Amino acid sequence: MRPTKEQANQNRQRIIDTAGRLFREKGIHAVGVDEVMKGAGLTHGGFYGHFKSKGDLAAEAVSHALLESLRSEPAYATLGALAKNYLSRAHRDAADSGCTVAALGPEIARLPKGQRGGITDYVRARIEQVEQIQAQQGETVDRGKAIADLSSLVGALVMARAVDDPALSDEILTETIRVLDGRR
Amino acid sequence: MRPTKEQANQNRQRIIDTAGRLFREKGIHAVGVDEVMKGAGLTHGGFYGHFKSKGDLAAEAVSHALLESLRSEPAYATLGALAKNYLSRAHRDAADSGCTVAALGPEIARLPKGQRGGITDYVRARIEQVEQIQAQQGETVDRGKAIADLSSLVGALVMARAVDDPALSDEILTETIRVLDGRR
DNA sequence: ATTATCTATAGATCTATAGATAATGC
DNA sequence: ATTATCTATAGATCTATAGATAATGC
Repeated sequence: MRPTKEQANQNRQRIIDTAGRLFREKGIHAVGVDEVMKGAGLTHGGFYGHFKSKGDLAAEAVSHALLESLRSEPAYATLGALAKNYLSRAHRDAADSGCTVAALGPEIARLPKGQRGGITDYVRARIEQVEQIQAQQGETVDRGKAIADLSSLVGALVMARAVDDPALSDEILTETIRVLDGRR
Repeated sequence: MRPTKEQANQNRQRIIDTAGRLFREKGIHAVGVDEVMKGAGLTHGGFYGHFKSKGDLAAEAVSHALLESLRSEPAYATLGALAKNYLSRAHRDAADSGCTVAALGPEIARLPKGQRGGITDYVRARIEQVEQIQAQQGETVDRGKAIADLSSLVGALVMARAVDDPALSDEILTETIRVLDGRR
Protein backbone atom coordinates (compact mmCIF):
# COMPACT_ATOMS: atom_id res chain seq x y z
CA MET A 1 0.00 0.00 0.00
CA ARG A 2 2.97 2.33 -0.10
CA PRO A 3 2.30 5.27 -2.47
CA THR A 4 4.82 6.69 -4.92
CA LYS A 5 6.86 9.72 -3.90
CA GLU A 6 4.55 11.82 -6.05
CA GLN A 7 1.46 10.43 -4.37
CA ALA A 8 2.98 10.94 -0.93
CA ASN A 9 3.55 14.60 -1.78
CA GLN A 10 -0.02 14.88 -2.98
CA ASN A 11 -1.17 13.33 0.28
CA ARG A 12 0.84 15.93 2.19
CA GLN A 13 -0.75 18.73 0.17
CA ARG A 14 -4.20 17.25 0.77
CA ILE A 15 -3.54 17.20 4.51
CA ILE A 16 -2.57 20.89 4.40
CA ASP A 17 -5.57 21.80 2.28
CA THR A 18 -8.01 19.83 4.44
CA ALA A 19 -6.57 21.38 7.59
CA GLY A 20 -6.88 24.86 6.09
CA ARG A 21 -10.56 24.34 5.48
CA LEU A 22 -11.34 22.60 8.78
CA PHE A 23 -9.37 25.12 10.83
CA ARG A 24 -11.19 28.06 9.20
CA GLU A 25 -14.55 26.38 9.71
CA LYS A 26 -14.15 25.23 13.32
CA GLY A 27 -11.03 26.92 14.67
CA ILE A 28 -7.57 25.40 15.04
CA HIS A 29 -8.08 24.22 18.61
CA ALA A 30 -11.42 22.60 17.85
CA VAL A 31 -10.01 20.30 15.17
CA GLY A 32 -7.88 17.28 16.03
CA VAL A 33 -5.15 15.61 13.99
CA ASP A 34 -7.50 12.66 13.73
CA GLU A 35 -10.21 14.70 12.02
CA VAL A 36 -7.77 16.30 9.61
CA MET A 37 -6.33 12.95 8.54
CA LYS A 38 -9.76 11.41 8.18
CA GLY A 39 -10.74 14.38 6.01
CA ALA A 40 -7.69 13.73 3.86
CA GLY A 41 -8.58 10.03 3.59
CA LEU A 42 -5.71 8.79 5.74
CA THR A 43 -5.27 7.28 9.19
CA HIS A 44 -4.16 9.58 11.95
CA GLY A 45 -0.99 7.68 12.82
CA GLY A 46 0.46 8.57 9.44
CA PHE A 47 0.35 12.25 10.27
CA TYR A 48 3.72 12.36 11.98
CA GLY A 49 5.47 11.10 8.90
CA HIS A 50 4.49 14.38 7.26
CA PHE A 51 4.65 16.90 10.12
CA LYS A 52 6.59 17.18 13.34
CA SER A 53 3.60 18.40 15.30
CA LYS A 54 0.12 19.85 15.00
CA GLY A 55 1.59 23.30 15.50
CA ASP A 56 3.77 22.81 12.42
CA LEU A 57 0.71 21.85 10.41
CA ALA A 58 -1.18 24.89 11.70
CA ALA A 59 1.56 27.24 10.46
CA GLU A 60 1.68 25.54 7.05
CA ALA A 61 -2.10 25.36 6.71
CA VAL A 62 -2.51 29.06 7.57
CA SER A 63 0.29 30.00 5.19
CA HIS A 64 -1.20 27.92 2.38
CA ALA A 65 -4.71 29.29 2.91
CA LEU A 66 -3.40 32.87 2.84
CA LEU A 67 -1.35 32.39 -0.34
CA GLU A 68 -4.21 30.56 -2.01
CA SER A 69 -6.67 33.39 -1.38
CA LEU A 70 -4.21 35.93 -2.83
CA ARG A 71 -3.51 33.74 -5.85
CA SER A 72 -7.09 32.81 -6.75
CA GLU A 73 -8.40 36.36 -6.64
CA PRO A 74 -9.32 38.48 -9.67
CA ALA A 75 -8.04 42.06 -10.08
CA TYR A 76 -10.58 44.65 -8.94
CA ALA A 77 -11.05 47.95 -10.75
CA THR A 78 -12.66 49.68 -7.78
CA LEU A 79 -12.71 49.35 -4.02
CA GLY A 80 -16.49 48.94 -4.27
CA ALA A 81 -16.05 45.84 -6.43
CA LEU A 82 -13.60 44.36 -3.95
CA ALA A 83 -15.94 45.13 -1.06
CA LYS A 84 -18.95 43.65 -2.88
CA ASN A 85 -17.06 40.41 -3.25
CA TYR A 86 -15.45 40.29 0.19
CA LEU A 87 -18.64 41.30 1.99
CA SER A 88 -20.99 39.02 0.04
CA ARG A 89 -23.35 36.71 1.91
CA ALA A 90 -21.64 33.81 0.16
CA HIS A 91 -18.32 34.73 1.76
CA ARG A 92 -19.94 35.31 5.15
CA ASP A 93 -21.59 31.89 5.02
CA ALA A 94 -18.55 29.93 3.81
CA ALA A 95 -15.79 30.66 6.29
CA ASP A 96 -14.03 27.38 5.50
CA SER A 97 -13.00 28.59 2.05
CA GLY A 98 -12.86 32.30 2.86
CA CYS A 99 -10.54 34.93 4.28
CA THR A 100 -8.14 33.43 6.82
CA VAL A 101 -7.72 36.68 8.73
CA ALA A 102 -11.46 37.01 9.35
CA ALA A 103 -11.81 33.32 10.25
CA LEU A 104 -8.66 32.86 12.36
CA GLY A 105 -7.21 36.32 13.07
CA PRO A 106 -7.36 36.18 16.88
CA GLU A 107 -6.21 32.57 16.92
CA ILE A 108 -3.25 33.39 14.66
CA ALA A 109 -2.37 36.27 16.98
CA ARG A 110 -1.92 33.73 19.79
CA LEU A 111 0.50 31.54 17.83
CA PRO A 112 4.19 32.00 18.65
CA LYS A 113 6.01 34.59 16.53
CA GLY A 114 7.63 33.08 13.44
CA GLN A 115 4.90 30.45 13.37
CA ARG A 116 2.13 32.74 12.19
CA GLY A 117 2.09 31.43 8.65
CA GLY A 118 3.25 34.50 6.80
CA ILE A 119 0.28 36.63 7.84
CA THR A 120 2.54 39.69 7.94
CA ASP A 121 3.43 39.38 4.26
CA TYR A 122 -0.21 38.72 3.50
CA VAL A 123 -1.45 41.88 5.21
CA ARG A 124 1.27 43.89 3.48
CA ALA A 125 0.18 42.47 0.11
CA ARG A 126 -3.44 43.35 0.83
CA ILE A 127 -2.55 46.93 1.75
CA GLU A 128 -0.62 47.27 -1.51
CA GLN A 129 -3.55 45.79 -3.41
CA VAL A 130 -5.85 48.51 -2.08
CA GLU A 131 -3.21 51.16 -2.87
CA GLN A 132 -3.09 49.94 -6.45
CA ILE A 133 -6.85 50.16 -6.71
CA GLN A 134 -6.65 53.75 -5.47
CA ALA A 135 -4.14 54.57 -8.19
CA GLN A 136 -6.27 52.85 -10.80
CA GLN A 137 -9.29 54.88 -9.72
CA GLY A 138 -7.34 58.07 -10.28
CA GLU A 139 -7.20 58.90 -6.58
CA THR A 140 -4.17 60.06 -4.66
CA VAL A 141 -2.60 56.96 -3.15
CA ASP A 142 -3.17 57.11 0.60
CA ARG A 143 -1.66 54.18 2.44
CA GLY A 144 -3.37 55.07 5.70
CA LYS A 145 -6.75 55.11 3.98
CA ALA A 146 -5.90 51.76 2.39
CA ILE A 147 -5.19 50.34 5.84
CA ALA A 148 -8.40 51.77 7.32
CA ASP A 149 -10.50 50.46 4.40
CA LEU A 150 -8.91 47.03 4.68
CA SER A 151 -9.70 47.10 8.39
CA SER A 152 -13.33 47.89 7.57
CA LEU A 153 -13.55 44.83 5.37
CA VAL A 154 -12.11 42.45 7.99
CA GLY A 155 -14.04 43.95 10.89
CA ALA A 156 -17.35 43.96 9.05
CA LEU A 157 -17.00 40.29 8.10
CA VAL A 158 -16.09 39.30 11.66
CA MET A 159 -19.09 41.15 13.07
CA ALA A 160 -21.51 39.97 10.37
CA ARG A 161 -20.59 36.39 11.26
CA ALA A 162 -20.69 36.81 15.02
CA VAL A 163 -24.02 38.58 15.22
CA ASP A 164 -27.15 36.54 15.91
CA ASP A 165 -29.71 38.54 13.92
CA PRO A 166 -29.73 37.94 10.14
CA ALA A 167 -31.11 41.43 9.43
CA LEU A 168 -28.31 43.14 11.38
CA SER A 169 -25.75 40.85 9.78
CA ASP A 170 -26.98 41.77 6.29
CA GLU A 171 -27.04 45.46 7.23
CA ILE A 172 -23.39 45.35 8.34
CA LEU A 173 -22.42 43.85 4.99
CA THR A 174 -24.46 46.10 2.70
CA GLU A 175 -23.79 49.34 4.57
CA THR A 176 -20.05 48.76 4.70
CA ILE A 177 -20.09 48.03 0.96
CA ARG A 178 -22.06 51.23 0.38
CA VAL A 179 -19.62 53.38 2.36
CA LEU A 180 -16.50 51.86 0.77
CA ASP A 181 -18.05 52.10 -2.67
CA GLY A 182 -19.36 55.64 -2.19
CA ARG A 183 -15.91 56.98 -1.46
CA ARG A 184 -14.89 56.45 -5.07
CA MET B 1 -15.70 25.28 54.69
CA ARG B 2 -19.10 26.01 53.24
CA PRO B 3 -19.39 29.70 52.25
CA THR B 4 -22.44 31.89 52.86
CA LYS B 5 -24.98 32.36 50.08
CA GLU B 6 -23.42 35.79 49.48
CA GLN B 7 -19.93 34.32 49.24
CA ALA B 8 -21.14 31.57 46.91
CA ASN B 9 -22.58 34.21 44.61
CA GLN B 10 -19.30 36.10 44.74
CA ASN B 11 -17.49 32.89 43.85
CA ARG B 12 -19.79 32.45 40.87
CA GLN B 13 -19.08 35.98 39.70
CA ARG B 14 -15.35 35.41 40.14
CA ILE B 15 -15.56 32.29 37.97
CA ILE B 16 -17.32 34.29 35.24
CA ASP B 17 -14.86 37.14 35.50
CA THR B 18 -11.82 34.84 35.46
CA ALA B 19 -13.21 32.92 32.50
CA GLY B 20 -13.83 36.17 30.64
CA ARG B 21 -10.21 37.16 31.02
CA LEU B 22 -8.71 33.73 30.30
CA PHE B 23 -10.95 33.13 27.27
CA ARG B 24 -10.01 36.49 25.76
CA GLU B 25 -6.33 35.87 26.41
CA LYS B 26 -6.07 32.28 25.16
CA GLY B 27 -9.31 31.49 23.34
CA ILE B 28 -12.30 29.57 24.71
CA HIS B 29 -11.15 26.18 23.43
CA ALA B 30 -7.65 26.59 24.79
CA VAL B 31 -8.80 27.07 28.38
CA GLY B 32 -10.12 24.19 30.49
CA VAL B 33 -12.61 24.26 33.33
CA ASP B 34 -9.71 23.26 35.56
CA GLU B 35 -7.72 26.38 34.69
CA VAL B 36 -10.71 28.68 35.15
CA MET B 37 -11.48 27.27 38.59
CA LYS B 38 -7.85 27.44 39.65
CA GLY B 39 -7.80 31.07 38.49
CA ALA B 40 -10.85 31.73 40.66
CA GLY B 41 -9.21 30.02 43.63
CA LEU B 42 -11.49 26.99 43.62
CA THR B 43 -11.20 23.29 42.79
CA HIS B 44 -12.46 22.18 39.42
CA GLY B 45 -15.03 19.73 40.77
CA GLY B 46 -17.01 22.58 42.26
CA PHE B 47 -17.60 24.06 38.83
CA TYR B 48 -20.72 22.02 38.09
CA GLY B 49 -22.49 23.36 41.14
CA HIS B 50 -22.43 26.75 39.42
CA PHE B 51 -22.82 25.89 35.72
CA LYS B 52 -24.42 23.10 33.77
CA SER B 53 -21.56 22.91 31.29
CA LYS B 54 -18.53 24.72 29.96
CA GLY B 55 -20.67 26.00 27.09
CA ASP B 56 -23.01 27.67 29.57
CA LEU B 57 -20.06 29.37 31.22
CA ALA B 58 -18.75 30.51 27.83
CA ALA B 59 -22.06 32.24 27.02
CA GLU B 60 -22.17 33.92 30.43
CA ALA B 61 -18.50 34.92 30.36
CA VAL B 62 -18.83 36.47 26.90
CA SER B 63 -22.02 38.26 27.90
CA HIS B 64 -20.42 39.60 31.07
CA ALA B 65 -17.27 40.74 29.29
CA LEU B 66 -19.32 42.58 26.66
CA LEU B 67 -21.54 44.34 29.18
CA GLU B 68 -18.57 45.23 31.33
CA SER B 69 -16.74 46.92 28.45
CA LEU B 70 -19.83 48.98 27.60
CA ARG B 71 -20.36 49.93 31.22
CA SER B 72 -16.80 50.90 32.12
CA GLU B 73 -16.28 53.15 29.12
CA PRO B 74 -16.17 56.94 29.19
CA ALA B 75 -18.22 59.05 26.76
CA TYR B 76 -16.19 60.20 23.76
CA ALA B 77 -16.65 63.64 22.20
CA THR B 78 -15.14 62.65 18.88
CA LEU B 79 -14.60 59.51 16.85
CA GLY B 80 -10.89 60.27 16.91
CA ALA B 81 -10.87 60.11 20.70
CA LEU B 82 -12.66 56.77 20.63
CA ALA B 83 -10.23 55.44 18.02
CA LYS B 84 -7.19 56.68 19.96
CA ASN B 85 -8.36 54.69 22.93
CA TYR B 86 -9.53 51.57 21.11
CA LEU B 87 -6.45 51.42 18.89
CA SER B 88 -3.89 52.15 21.60
CA ARG B 89 -0.90 49.86 22.04
CA ALA B 90 -2.10 49.22 25.56
CA HIS B 91 -5.36 47.76 24.23
CA ARG B 92 -3.54 45.75 21.54
CA ASP B 93 -1.21 44.25 24.13
CA ALA B 94 -3.86 43.42 26.74
CA ALA B 95 -6.42 41.27 24.96
CA ASP B 96 -7.51 39.64 28.22
CA SER B 97 -9.16 42.82 29.47
CA GLY B 98 -10.02 44.29 26.06
CA CYS B 99 -12.67 44.18 23.38
CA THR B 100 -14.39 40.79 23.30
CA VAL B 101 -15.31 41.08 19.62
CA ALA B 102 -11.68 41.59 18.58
CA ALA B 103 -10.45 38.83 20.89
CA LEU B 104 -13.17 36.23 20.32
CA GLY B 105 -15.25 37.33 17.32
CA PRO B 106 -14.65 34.28 15.11
CA GLU B 107 -14.99 31.92 18.05
CA ILE B 108 -18.27 33.53 19.10
CA ALA B 109 -19.51 33.17 15.52
CA ARG B 110 -19.09 29.39 15.88
CA LEU B 111 -21.18 29.17 19.05
CA PRO B 112 -24.76 27.98 18.58
CA LYS B 113 -27.33 30.73 18.03
CA GLY B 114 -28.89 31.93 21.25
CA GLN B 115 -25.67 31.08 23.08
CA ARG B 116 -23.61 33.93 21.69
CA GLY B 117 -23.70 35.97 24.85
CA GLY B 118 -25.67 38.93 23.68
CA ILE B 119 -23.15 40.00 21.06
CA THR B 120 -26.01 41.19 18.84
CA ASP B 121 -27.20 43.71 21.41
CA TYR B 122 -23.61 44.73 22.01
CA VAL B 123 -22.90 45.47 18.33
CA ARG B 124 -26.17 47.41 18.11
CA ALA B 125 -25.18 49.48 21.15
CA ARG B 126 -21.77 50.22 19.62
CA ILE B 127 -23.31 51.36 16.35
CA GLU B 128 -25.61 53.69 18.27
CA GLN B 129 -22.67 54.98 20.27
CA VAL B 130 -20.87 56.01 17.06
CA GLU B 131 -24.09 57.58 15.74
CA GLN B 132 -24.33 59.66 18.91
CA ILE B 133 -20.75 60.81 18.47
CA GLN B 134 -21.61 61.86 14.91
CA ALA B 135 -24.52 63.93 16.19
CA GLN B 136 -22.35 65.46 18.89
CA GLN B 137 -19.75 66.44 16.31
CA GLY B 138 -22.40 68.28 14.36
CA GLU B 139 -22.33 65.84 11.47
CA THR B 140 -25.31 64.34 9.73
CA VAL B 141 -25.99 61.02 11.41
CA ASP B 142 -25.05 58.28 8.94
CA ARG B 143 -25.67 54.80 10.31
CA GLY B 144 -23.83 53.15 7.43
CA LYS B 145 -20.76 55.24 8.09
CA ALA B 146 -21.03 54.37 11.79
CA ILE B 147 -21.04 50.68 10.89
CA ALA B 148 -18.08 51.04 8.52
CA ASP B 149 -16.07 53.03 11.09
CA LEU B 150 -16.83 50.50 13.80
CA SER B 151 -15.68 47.78 11.40
CA SER B 152 -12.42 49.68 10.89
CA LEU B 153 -11.78 49.68 14.61
CA VAL B 154 -12.38 45.95 15.05
CA GLY B 155 -10.51 44.93 11.89
CA ALA B 156 -7.51 47.12 12.65
CA LEU B 157 -7.16 45.67 16.14
CA VAL B 158 -7.44 42.09 14.87
CA MET B 159 -4.77 42.71 12.22
CA ALA B 160 -2.47 44.67 14.53
CA ARG B 161 -2.49 41.71 16.92
CA ALA B 162 -2.06 39.01 14.29
CA VAL B 163 0.81 40.59 12.41
CA ASP B 164 4.35 39.55 13.25
CA ASP B 165 6.18 42.83 12.62
CA PRO B 166 5.92 45.48 15.39
CA ALA B 167 6.42 48.35 12.92
CA LEU B 168 3.55 47.19 10.69
CA SER B 169 1.40 46.58 13.76
CA ASP B 170 2.00 50.12 14.99
CA GLU B 171 1.36 51.51 11.52
CA ILE B 172 -2.03 49.77 11.34
CA LEU B 173 -3.02 51.35 14.65
CA THR B 174 -1.77 54.89 14.06
CA GLU B 175 -2.92 55.15 10.44
CA THR B 176 -6.41 53.89 11.22
CA ILE B 177 -6.63 56.42 14.04
CA ARG B 178 -5.48 59.16 11.68
CA VAL B 179 -8.09 58.30 9.04
CA LEU B 180 -10.96 57.99 11.54
CA ASP B 181 -9.89 61.18 13.27
CA GLY B 182 -9.39 63.14 10.03
CA ARG B 183 -12.93 62.54 8.90
CA ARG B 184 -14.26 64.81 11.59
C1' DA C 1 -31.57 19.46 56.41
C1' DT C 2 -29.58 21.92 52.84
C1' DT C 3 -25.91 23.06 49.87
C1' DA C 4 -21.33 24.95 48.26
C1' DT C 5 -17.13 22.98 47.87
C1' DC C 6 -13.61 19.31 47.73
C1' DT C 7 -11.57 14.77 46.63
C1' DA C 8 -11.39 11.22 43.51
C1' DT C 9 -12.27 9.28 39.34
C1' DA C 10 -14.80 7.74 35.14
C1' DG C 11 -14.97 8.26 30.33
C1' DA C 12 -13.85 10.59 26.28
C1' DT C 13 -10.60 12.83 23.44
C1' DC C 14 -6.25 14.43 21.85
C1' DT C 15 -1.23 14.51 20.72
C1' DA C 16 2.40 11.69 19.85
C1' DT C 17 5.09 7.33 19.44
C1' DA C 18 6.32 2.40 18.46
C1' DG C 19 6.33 -1.38 15.65
C1' DA C 20 4.41 -3.84 11.66
C1' DT C 21 3.33 -3.87 6.76
C1' DA C 22 4.03 -3.66 1.97
C1' DA C 23 5.17 -1.37 -2.19
C1' DT C 24 8.52 1.72 -4.21
C1' DG C 25 13.01 2.90 -6.02
C1' DC C 26 17.95 2.51 -5.74
C1' DA D 1 16.81 -1.20 1.72
C1' DT D 2 13.92 2.57 2.16
C1' DT D 3 9.79 4.77 3.48
C1' DA D 4 4.77 6.11 3.46
C1' DT D 5 1.08 4.38 5.75
C1' DC D 6 -1.49 1.62 9.12
C1' DT D 7 -2.56 -0.56 13.59
C1' DA D 8 -2.26 -0.16 18.31
C1' DT D 9 -1.45 2.23 22.26
C1' DA D 10 0.88 5.25 25.71
C1' DG D 11 0.37 9.39 28.17
C1' DA D 12 -1.70 13.67 28.90
C1' DT D 13 -5.66 16.43 29.21
C1' DC D 14 -10.42 17.63 29.41
C1' DT D 15 -15.43 17.43 30.57
C1' DA D 16 -18.40 15.72 33.74
C1' DT D 17 -20.08 12.94 37.72
C1' DA D 18 -20.26 10.63 42.36
C1' DG D 19 -19.76 10.69 47.03
C1' DA D 20 -17.84 12.90 51.18
C1' DT D 21 -17.36 16.99 54.02
C1' DA D 22 -18.63 20.74 56.81
C1' DA D 23 -20.71 25.06 57.61
C1' DT D 24 -24.89 27.67 56.77
C1' DG D 25 -29.69 28.76 57.40
C1' DC D 26 -34.33 27.26 58.14
